[in-house]
Amino acid sequence: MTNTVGTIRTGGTVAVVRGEEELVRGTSHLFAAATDIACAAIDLRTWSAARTESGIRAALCGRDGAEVRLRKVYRPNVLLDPVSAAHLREIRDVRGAQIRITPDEINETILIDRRIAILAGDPRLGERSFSIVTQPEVVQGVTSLFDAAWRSATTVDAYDARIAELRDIAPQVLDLLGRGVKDEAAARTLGLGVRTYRRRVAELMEALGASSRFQAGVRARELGLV
Amino acid sequence: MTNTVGTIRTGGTVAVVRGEEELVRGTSHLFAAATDIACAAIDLRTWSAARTESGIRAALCGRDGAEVRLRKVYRPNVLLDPVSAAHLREIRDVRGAQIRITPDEINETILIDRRIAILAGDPRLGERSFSIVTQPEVVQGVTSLFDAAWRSATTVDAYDARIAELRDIAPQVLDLLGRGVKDEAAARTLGLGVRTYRRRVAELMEALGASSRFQAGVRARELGLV
DNA sequence: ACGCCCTTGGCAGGTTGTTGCCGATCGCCG
DNA sequence: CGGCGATCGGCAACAACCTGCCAAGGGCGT
Repeated sequence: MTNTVGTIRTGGTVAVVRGEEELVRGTSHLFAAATDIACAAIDLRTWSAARTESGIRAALCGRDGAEVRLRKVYRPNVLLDPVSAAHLREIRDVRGAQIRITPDEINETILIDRRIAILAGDPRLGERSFSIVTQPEVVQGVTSLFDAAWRSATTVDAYDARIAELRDIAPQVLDLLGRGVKDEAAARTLGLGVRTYRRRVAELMEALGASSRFQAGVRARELGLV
Repeated sequence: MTNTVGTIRTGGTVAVVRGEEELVRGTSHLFAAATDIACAAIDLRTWSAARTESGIRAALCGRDGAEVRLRKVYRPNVLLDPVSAAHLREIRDVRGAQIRITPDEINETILIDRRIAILAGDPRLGERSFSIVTQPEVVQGVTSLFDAAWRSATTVDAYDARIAELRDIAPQVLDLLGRGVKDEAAARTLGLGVRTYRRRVAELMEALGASSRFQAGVRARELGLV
């Protein structure tokens, strides 16, 4: 990894840090000065460490007032977890953040003032590596990709409305799936038609970004929904 | 729960504790004096707290020498995790514990000298409740059930041999499943026939005690195999 | 070489899951 | 009341998954 970065590096414009605490320590000053932050994330875990850090907290959430433009793109699954959904609403209402939802596979990405990009690598040894990029060409490219994703994403309100009723029965569906109950029996248990039960499962899988039930099981467990 | 226990209780022969630390604190003296311990467990997590506690550690693992009869029944999944498998071999070789594997659904159970039974309840709020039973009739019943499970279980060596080759490719299969790859493509990726790939998946599911792929996904994630 | 045992993978037939389609039903609003 | 939109659930076609069967090979001991 470091090697690859080494070959790409063209004058110290790419830095790599390991682990979230290190990232927070190294970038809090960047957030503190930012007026435009764009952020793509698959869940709310990434910044759990950051959020407890008061310095970056203010920056991430809108420093002192309003002049910070905050855009966040999440995967649908954040709306399945009541706690996450509530947190989303909070940062939207209190901080004025714009929040959208995308069904696309997105990497964890942060853009600061369209001048600095932070990309998350794969989690290794429990800690993820983060690449902090300042090279204009790269940041430009990442920014345009983010903007595209942003445009194609739907607002959280629209999405929230679509899965409002899903959230109610999701726990029961997940429980049945997790116990290996067949669709036939599960539908009867819930007093639904098999077709409707499968509809729920499909919606659930879409929300989890899963293309197979195995994958859905993994994701559900990752999110602590089972 | 407490209510139910209250109605069953017939003179203080059933005690309920919440959480593993409390259990360890309340029962270490029982283990210390035991000469016959039988234990059914689905993984090695339950006694992670206990194992760090020196008092109960000696008791669980054979106190000072040999006069303790130690029987343990596990689910097949312990053999999928190299670390767990190694630990199993260790307590077998060093402590002389008899270890068997059963494909049946078993509840976490501990029997001490055929006079005390400890049954694990369902995990709630992150902590499990444990019922400590001394009433002879109940302990007798639990003991006979355990003995039956013990007899029908296979020795760890026999089982280990059966899934030796499975363990080698399990990580790859789990990875492919976890990425939602279809059987067709997954088989090609591994250079296997579809039939053989599905055989692997079936063995994996059996080892995980799962009857559906969703359930397998959940279990695999629980065990940190994905 | 021969027989033996095991693994492999194609085939076939079954079950389970996935999805589009469409009529039935219900609540809502003009 | 009639229209409208949304959801529901049966049906059907299809895809994916599961499994018994069996022939084809690959070691391995004799």
